[in-house]
Amino acid sequence: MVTSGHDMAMGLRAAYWAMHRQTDACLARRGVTADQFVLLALLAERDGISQQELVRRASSDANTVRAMLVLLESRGLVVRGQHPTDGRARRVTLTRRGRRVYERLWAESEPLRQRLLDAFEPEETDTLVDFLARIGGAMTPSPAGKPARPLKGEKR
Amino acid sequence: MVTSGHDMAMGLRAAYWAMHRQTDACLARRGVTADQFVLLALLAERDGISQQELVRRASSDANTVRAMLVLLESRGLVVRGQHPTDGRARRVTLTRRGRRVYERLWAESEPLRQRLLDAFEPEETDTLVDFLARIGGAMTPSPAGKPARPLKGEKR
DNA sequence: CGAATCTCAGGCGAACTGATATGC
DNA sequence: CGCATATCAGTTGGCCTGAGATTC
Repeated sequence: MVTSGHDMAMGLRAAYWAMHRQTDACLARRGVTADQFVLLALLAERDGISQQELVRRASSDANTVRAMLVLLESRGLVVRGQHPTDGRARRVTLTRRGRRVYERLWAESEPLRQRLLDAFEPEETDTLVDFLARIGGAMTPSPAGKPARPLKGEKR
Repeated sequence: MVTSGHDMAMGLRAAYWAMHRQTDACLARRGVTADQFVLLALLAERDGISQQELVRRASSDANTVRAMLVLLESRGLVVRGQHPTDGRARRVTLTRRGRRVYERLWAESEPLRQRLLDAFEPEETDTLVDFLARIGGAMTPSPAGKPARPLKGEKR
Protein backbone atom coordinates (compact mmCIF):
# COMPACT_ATOMS: atom_id res chain seq x y z
CA MET A 1 0.00 0.00 0.00
CA VAL A 2 1.25 3.45 -0.81
CA THR A 3 -0.02 5.75 1.85
CA SER A 4 0.13 9.46 1.25
CA GLY A 5 -0.46 12.41 3.48
CA HIS A 6 -3.72 12.90 1.68
CA ASP A 7 -4.88 9.40 2.58
CA MET A 8 -4.10 10.10 6.20
CA ALA A 9 -6.02 13.35 6.11
CA MET A 10 -9.07 11.81 4.46
CA GLY A 11 -9.03 8.88 6.83
CA LEU A 12 -8.80 11.20 9.78
CA ARG A 13 -11.72 13.20 8.47
CA ALA A 14 -13.87 10.14 7.92
CA ALA A 15 -13.05 8.70 11.33
CA TYR A 16 -13.74 11.93 13.16
CA TRP A 17 -17.08 12.59 11.51
CA ALA A 18 -18.27 9.03 11.92
CA MET A 19 -17.53 9.28 15.62
CA HIS A 20 -18.97 12.75 15.95
CA ARG A 21 -22.25 11.81 14.29
CA GLN A 22 -22.66 8.70 16.36
CA THR A 23 -21.99 10.67 19.51
CA ASP A 24 -24.44 13.39 18.56
CA ALA A 25 -27.10 10.82 17.80
CA CYS A 26 -26.47 9.10 21.11
CA LEU A 27 -26.67 12.26 23.19
CA ALA A 28 -29.43 14.02 21.27
CA ARG A 29 -32.18 12.51 23.41
CA ARG A 30 -30.95 14.56 26.35
CA GLY A 31 -30.58 17.71 24.31
CA VAL A 32 -26.80 17.79 24.56
CA THR A 33 -24.42 17.91 21.61
CA ALA A 34 -21.16 16.04 21.31
CA ASP A 35 -19.20 19.25 21.70
CA GLN A 36 -21.10 20.24 24.82
CA PHE A 37 -20.48 16.78 26.18
CA VAL A 38 -16.77 17.30 25.72
CA LEU A 39 -16.89 20.32 28.00
CA LEU A 40 -18.91 18.46 30.59
CA ALA A 41 -16.46 15.58 30.48
CA LEU A 42 -13.49 17.91 30.93
CA LEU A 43 -15.19 19.52 33.92
CA ALA A 44 -16.12 16.19 35.43
CA GLU A 45 -12.51 15.16 35.16
CA ARG A 46 -11.09 18.38 36.53
CA ASP A 47 -13.66 20.68 38.04
CA GLY A 48 -13.06 24.35 38.64
CA ILE A 49 -10.68 25.04 35.79
CA SER A 50 -10.67 28.24 33.77
CA GLN A 51 -12.29 28.82 30.42
CA GLN A 52 -8.88 29.14 28.86
CA GLU A 53 -7.98 25.74 30.20
CA LEU A 54 -11.16 24.35 28.68
CA VAL A 55 -10.26 25.96 25.38
CA ARG A 56 -6.93 24.17 25.33
CA ARG A 57 -8.21 20.80 26.42
CA ALA A 58 -11.22 20.85 24.13
CA SER A 59 -9.19 21.93 21.09
CA SER A 60 -11.58 24.82 20.64
CA ASP A 61 -11.39 28.59 20.85
CA ALA A 62 -12.26 31.13 23.52
CA ASN A 63 -15.37 32.59 21.90
CA THR A 64 -16.84 29.22 21.13
CA VAL A 65 -16.22 27.88 24.60
CA ARG A 66 -17.72 30.96 26.16
CA ALA A 67 -20.89 30.66 24.08
CA MET A 68 -21.22 27.00 24.90
CA LEU A 69 -20.70 27.63 28.61
CA VAL A 70 -23.28 30.43 28.61
CA LEU A 71 -25.69 27.98 27.07
CA LEU A 72 -24.87 25.25 29.55
CA GLU A 73 -25.13 27.76 32.38
CA SER A 74 -28.59 28.80 31.24
CA ARG A 75 -29.58 25.18 31.52
CA GLY A 76 -28.21 25.00 35.01
CA LEU A 77 -25.48 22.51 34.21
CA VAL A 78 -22.44 24.67 34.93
CA VAL A 79 -21.56 27.76 36.93
CA ARG A 80 -19.05 30.36 35.80
CA GLY A 81 -17.74 31.81 39.03
CA GLN A 82 -14.77 33.95 39.94
CA HIS A 83 -11.27 32.65 39.95
CA PRO A 84 -9.83 32.74 43.49
CA THR A 85 -6.51 34.34 42.57
CA ASP A 86 -6.67 35.52 38.94
CA GLY A 87 -9.17 38.33 38.54
CA ARG A 88 -9.24 37.90 34.79
CA ALA A 89 -10.17 34.27 34.79
CA ARG A 90 -13.41 32.50 35.41
CA ARG A 91 -13.69 29.38 37.48
CA VAL A 92 -16.05 26.96 35.78
CA THR A 93 -17.69 24.23 37.81
CA LEU A 94 -20.34 21.62 37.27
CA THR A 95 -23.54 22.05 39.22
CA ARG A 96 -24.93 19.01 40.97
CA ARG A 97 -27.49 18.73 38.24
CA GLY A 98 -24.76 19.12 35.67
CA ARG A 99 -22.83 16.26 37.18
CA ARG A 100 -25.91 14.09 37.34
CA VAL A 101 -26.74 14.78 33.69
CA TYR A 102 -23.16 14.16 32.70
CA GLU A 103 -23.01 10.84 34.48
CA ARG A 104 -26.16 9.72 32.78
CA LEU A 105 -24.79 10.77 29.39
CA TRP A 106 -21.53 9.05 30.14
CA ALA A 107 -23.32 5.82 30.92
CA GLU A 108 -25.52 6.05 27.85
CA SER A 109 -22.53 6.63 25.60
CA GLU A 110 -20.52 3.80 27.07
CA PRO A 111 -21.48 1.40 24.25
CA LEU A 112 -19.95 3.82 21.77
CA ARG A 113 -16.63 3.90 23.55
CA GLN A 114 -16.78 0.15 23.81
CA ARG A 115 -17.28 -0.21 20.07
CA LEU A 116 -14.25 1.98 19.63
CA LEU A 117 -12.18 -0.20 21.94
CA ASP A 118 -13.47 -3.42 20.39
CA ALA A 119 -12.11 -2.37 17.02
CA PHE A 120 -8.58 -2.71 18.39
CA GLU A 121 -6.38 -5.20 20.10
CA PRO A 122 -5.38 -4.12 23.59
CA GLU A 123 -1.80 -3.49 22.51
CA GLU A 124 -2.93 -1.35 19.60
CA THR A 125 -4.83 1.28 21.52
CA ASP A 126 -1.75 2.94 22.99
CA THR A 127 -0.24 3.09 19.53
CA LEU A 128 -3.37 4.70 18.15
CA VAL A 129 -3.45 7.37 20.84
CA ASP A 130 0.24 8.01 20.25
CA PHE A 131 -0.36 8.36 16.52
CA LEU A 132 -3.19 10.79 17.05
CA ALA A 133 -1.08 12.83 19.45
CA ARG A 134 1.67 12.99 16.85
CA ILE A 135 -0.77 14.32 14.28
CA GLY A 136 -1.92 16.93 16.75
CA GLY A 137 1.67 17.87 17.39
CA ALA A 138 2.61 18.00 13.74
CA MET A 139 -0.36 20.24 12.98
CA THR A 140 0.06 22.58 15.90
CA PRO A 141 1.71 25.82 14.87
CA SER A 142 4.73 26.66 16.97
CA PRO A 143 3.82 29.65 19.16
CA ALA A 144 6.12 32.04 17.34
CA GLY A 145 9.65 31.91 18.63
CA LYS A 146 9.35 28.73 20.58
CA PRO A 147 10.26 26.04 18.08
CA ALA A 148 7.95 23.24 19.13
CA ARG A 149 9.17 21.12 16.26
CA PRO A 150 11.28 18.23 17.42
CA LEU A 151 14.95 18.69 16.70
CA LYS A 152 17.27 15.80 16.27
CA GLY A 153 17.78 13.78 19.38
CA GLU A 154 14.99 15.54 21.12
CA LYS A 155 12.58 13.46 23.05
CA ARG A 156 8.90 14.01 22.68
CA MET B 1 -0.52 3.46 29.84
CA VAL B 2 -4.18 2.73 30.30
CA THR B 3 -5.92 3.82 27.18
CA SER B 4 -9.68 4.18 27.26
CA GLY B 5 -12.23 4.75 24.56
CA HIS B 6 -12.52 8.27 25.85
CA ASP B 7 -8.81 8.90 25.29
CA MET B 8 -9.13 7.69 21.75
CA ALA B 9 -12.10 9.94 21.13
CA MET B 10 -10.41 13.01 22.57
CA GLY B 11 -7.23 12.29 20.68
CA LEU B 12 -9.16 11.90 17.46
CA ARG B 13 -10.92 15.17 18.09
CA ALA B 14 -7.70 17.03 18.81
CA ALA B 15 -5.95 15.58 15.77
CA TYR B 16 -8.80 16.35 13.41
CA TRP B 17 -9.25 19.92 14.52
CA ALA B 18 -5.54 20.64 14.48
CA MET B 19 -5.39 19.43 10.90
CA HIS B 20 -8.58 21.19 9.90
CA ARG B 21 -7.44 24.55 11.26
CA GLN B 22 -4.06 24.32 9.62
CA THR B 23 -5.67 23.41 6.33
CA ASP B 24 -8.15 26.26 6.56
CA ALA B 25 -5.39 28.70 7.35
CA CYS B 26 -3.34 27.42 4.45
CA LEU B 27 -6.14 27.68 1.90
CA ALA B 28 -7.76 30.85 3.20
CA ARG B 29 -5.65 33.07 0.96
CA ARG B 30 -7.44 31.66 -2.06
CA GLY B 31 -10.84 31.95 -0.45
CA VAL B 32 -11.38 28.21 -0.26
CA THR B 33 -12.19 26.30 2.91
CA ALA B 34 -10.81 22.93 3.89
CA ASP B 35 -14.17 21.29 3.28
CA GLN B 36 -14.49 22.83 -0.15
CA PHE B 37 -10.99 21.64 -0.91
CA VAL B 38 -12.06 18.10 -0.06
CA LEU B 39 -14.73 18.25 -2.74
CA LEU B 40 -12.31 19.66 -5.27
CA ALA B 41 -9.81 16.93 -4.45
CA LEU B 42 -12.42 14.22 -4.85
CA LEU B 43 -13.41 15.64 -8.23
CA ALA B 44 -9.82 15.97 -9.35
CA GLU B 45 -9.32 12.34 -8.48
CA ARG B 46 -12.51 11.10 -10.12
CA ASP B 47 -14.24 13.68 -12.23
CA GLY B 48 -17.85 13.42 -13.29
CA ILE B 49 -19.22 11.57 -10.29
CA SER B 50 -22.62 12.25 -8.77
CA GLN B 51 -23.38 14.39 -5.78
CA GLN B 52 -24.36 11.29 -3.87
CA GLU B 53 -20.96 9.82 -4.57
CA LEU B 54 -19.36 12.99 -3.28
CA VAL B 55 -21.47 12.76 -0.16
CA ARG B 56 -20.16 9.29 0.57
CA ARG B 57 -16.54 10.01 -0.18
CA ALA B 58 -16.47 13.29 1.69
CA SER B 59 -18.21 11.85 4.77
CA SER B 60 -20.77 14.60 4.49
CA ASP B 61 -24.48 14.83 3.79
CA ALA B 62 -26.53 15.59 0.70
CA ASN B 63 -27.75 19.04 1.72
CA THR B 64 -24.35 20.22 2.77
CA VAL B 65 -22.66 18.95 -0.37
CA ARG B 66 -25.29 20.55 -2.55
CA ALA B 67 -24.85 23.92 -0.85
CA MET B 68 -21.11 23.72 -1.19
CA LEU B 69 -21.32 22.74 -4.85
CA VAL B 70 -23.73 25.59 -5.58
CA LEU B 71 -21.20 27.91 -4.01
CA LEU B 72 -18.31 26.43 -5.95
CA GLU B 73 -20.37 26.58 -9.13
CA SER B 74 -21.09 30.27 -8.58
CA ARG B 75 -17.36 30.79 -8.48
CA GLY B 76 -16.93 28.90 -11.70
CA LEU B 77 -14.94 26.07 -10.22
CA VAL B 78 -17.37 23.22 -10.86
CA VAL B 79 -20.28 22.41 -13.16
CA ARG B 80 -23.29 20.40 -12.10
CA GLY B 81 -24.51 18.84 -15.29
CA GLN B 82 -26.88 16.05 -16.12
CA HIS B 83 -26.10 12.45 -15.54
CA PRO B 84 -25.95 10.56 -18.87
CA THR B 85 -28.08 7.60 -17.75
CA ASP B 86 -29.67 8.45 -14.41
CA GLY B 87 -32.13 11.30 -14.73
CA ARG B 88 -32.18 11.86 -11.01
CA ALA B 89 -28.49 12.30 -10.59
CA ARG B 90 -26.19 15.19 -11.35
CA ARG B 91 -22.84 14.80 -12.95
CA VAL B 92 -20.36 17.08 -11.22
CA THR B 93 -17.21 18.09 -13.04
CA LEU B 94 -14.36 20.47 -12.47
CA THR B 95 -14.10 23.39 -14.84
CA ARG B 96 -10.71 24.17 -16.28
CA ARG B 97 -10.47 27.04 -13.88
CA GLY B 98 -11.54 24.75 -11.09
CA ARG B 99 -8.79 22.33 -11.89
CA ARG B 100 -6.23 25.09 -12.13
CA VAL B 101 -7.26 26.50 -8.77
CA TYR B 102 -7.25 23.05 -7.26
CA GLU B 103 -3.76 22.29 -8.50
CA ARG B 104 -2.48 25.50 -7.06
CA LEU B 105 -4.14 24.76 -3.73
CA TRP B 106 -2.76 21.25 -3.78
CA ALA B 107 0.74 22.56 -4.30
CA GLU B 108 0.42 25.18 -1.60
CA SER B 109 -0.84 22.63 0.89
CA GLU B 110 1.89 20.13 0.11
CA PRO B 111 3.99 21.21 3.13
CA LEU B 112 1.09 20.34 5.38
CA ARG B 113 0.83 16.81 4.05
CA GLN B 114 4.58 16.52 4.32
CA ARG B 115 4.49 17.50 7.97
CA LEU B 116 1.90 14.83 8.46
CA LEU B 117 4.09 12.23 6.79
CA ASP B 118 7.19 13.36 8.61
CA ALA B 119 5.56 12.62 11.93
CA PHE B 120 5.62 8.92 11.09
CA GLU B 121 8.01 6.24 10.06
CA PRO B 122 7.27 4.85 6.61
CA GLU B 123 6.06 1.57 8.04
CA GLU B 124 3.72 3.34 10.43
CA THR B 125 1.62 5.21 7.91
CA ASP B 126 -0.22 2.16 6.64
CA THR B 127 -1.00 1.19 10.20
CA LEU B 128 -2.38 4.63 10.91
CA VAL B 129 -4.63 4.61 7.87
CA ASP B 130 -5.81 1.14 8.83
CA PHE B 131 -6.56 2.30 12.36
CA LEU B 132 -8.54 5.27 11.11
CA ALA B 133 -10.50 3.07 8.75
CA ARG B 134 -11.33 0.77 11.63
CA ILE B 135 -12.66 3.68 13.65
CA GLY B 136 -14.77 4.73 10.71
CA GLY B 137 -16.08 1.20 10.40
CA ALA B 138 -16.79 0.84 14.09
CA MET B 139 -18.68 4.11 14.14
CA THR B 140 -20.65 3.53 10.98
CA PRO B 141 -24.18 2.39 11.74
CA SER B 142 -24.95 -0.84 9.96
CA PRO B 143 -27.52 -0.07 7.27
CA ALA B 144 -30.25 -2.04 9.00
CA GLY B 145 -29.99 -5.71 8.33
CA LYS B 146 -26.49 -5.83 6.96
CA PRO B 147 -24.30 -6.46 9.98
CA ALA B 148 -21.17 -4.59 8.98
CA ARG B 149 -19.42 -5.54 12.19
CA PRO B 150 -16.55 -7.95 11.66
CA LEU B 151 -17.21 -11.47 12.81
CA LYS B 152 -14.46 -13.76 13.95
CA GLY B 153 -12.04 -14.82 11.29
CA GLU B 154 -13.40 -12.29 8.89
CA LYS B 155 -10.89 -10.38 6.88
CA ARG B 156 -11.27 -6.74 6.35
C1' DC C 1 4.31 48.80 29.48
C1' DG C 2 3.11 44.14 27.29
C1' DA C 3 0.68 39.87 27.84
C1' DA C 4 -3.18 37.13 29.20
C1' DT C 5 -8.15 36.31 30.05
C1' DC C 6 -12.49 37.25 29.08
C1' DT C 7 -16.48 39.86 26.84
C1' DC C 8 -19.08 41.61 23.03
C1' DA C 9 -20.83 42.27 18.18
C1' DG C 10 -21.31 40.19 14.05
C1' DG C 11 -20.61 37.09 10.03
C1' DC C 12 -20.43 32.69 7.97
C1' DG C 13 -19.64 27.90 6.44
C1' DA C 14 -21.41 23.72 7.38
C1' DA C 15 -24.54 20.23 9.50
C1' DC C 16 -29.07 19.12 10.32
C1' DT C 17 -34.42 18.36 10.04
C1' DG C 18 -38.39 17.82 7.38
C1' DA C 19 -40.97 18.17 3.33
C1' DT C 20 -41.20 17.79 -1.62
C1' DA C 21 -40.41 16.63 -6.61
C1' DT C 22 -38.76 13.46 -9.85
C1' DG C 23 -36.79 9.38 -11.96
C1' DC C 24 -35.23 4.52 -11.16
C1' DC D 1 -45.36 0.49 -5.43
C1' DG D 2 -40.84 1.32 -2.83
C1' DC D 3 -36.49 3.36 -3.20
C1' DA D 4 -32.92 6.58 -4.46
C1' DT D 5 -31.34 11.20 -5.88
C1' DA D 6 -31.73 15.74 -5.51
C1' DT D 7 -34.05 20.15 -4.11
C1' DC D 8 -35.94 23.68 -1.06
C1' DA D 9 -36.93 26.13 3.34
C1' DG D 10 -35.44 26.96 7.66
C1' DT D 11 -32.84 26.23 12.11
C1' DT D 12 -28.98 25.62 14.76
C1' DG D 13 -24.38 25.04 16.92
C1' DG D 14 -20.00 26.01 16.38
C1' DC D 15 -15.96 28.57 14.45
C1' DC D 16 -14.07 32.75 13.28
C1' DT D 17 -12.50 37.92 13.13
C1' DG D 18 -11.96 42.14 15.33
C1' DA D 19 -12.70 45.15 18.93
C1' DG D 20 -12.58 46.37 23.71
C1' DA D 21 -12.35 45.94 28.98
C1' DT D 22 -9.92 44.23 32.84
C1' DT D 23 -6.30 42.25 35.35
C1' DC D 24 -1.76 40.22 35.85
